[in-house]
Amino acid sequence: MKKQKDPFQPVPSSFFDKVFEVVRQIPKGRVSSYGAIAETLGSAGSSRMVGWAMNASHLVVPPVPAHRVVNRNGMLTGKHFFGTGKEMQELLEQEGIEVKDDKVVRFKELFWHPGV
DNA sequence: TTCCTGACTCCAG
DNA sequence: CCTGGAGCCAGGA
Repeated sequence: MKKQKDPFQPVPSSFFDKVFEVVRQIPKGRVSSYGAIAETLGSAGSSRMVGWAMNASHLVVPPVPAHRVVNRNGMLTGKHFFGTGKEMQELLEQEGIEVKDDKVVRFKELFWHPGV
């Protein structure tokens, strides 16, 4: 018997859904880091998986605010994946987040820890 | 099944 | 100061 996905089973499709769920909880005007998210998911150290999940974030609904996710330095490592490359920065600035040199200003203050 | 890749992070030089 | 290598886990070919 091959394993079959039951449409009635609300089981999380994959690791990705968990990531999306956490990222969507990031309040507007705040940012988070891949490592913090990975840690919240219980897979601390798999920060790469978080970023990888973000690569597919634009394919899921509701849309995931991936622009609020940066690396532990507050650097916009994934900005290149936002179309032209400065869309991510503009999105952050629209939320009142100041970005300079591809880094979030006052990242430490704007940092939002998942799970709170 | 195996092999490769990746929007990260840490440690060493 | 900056650069390189290793570890990490999940998914696609």
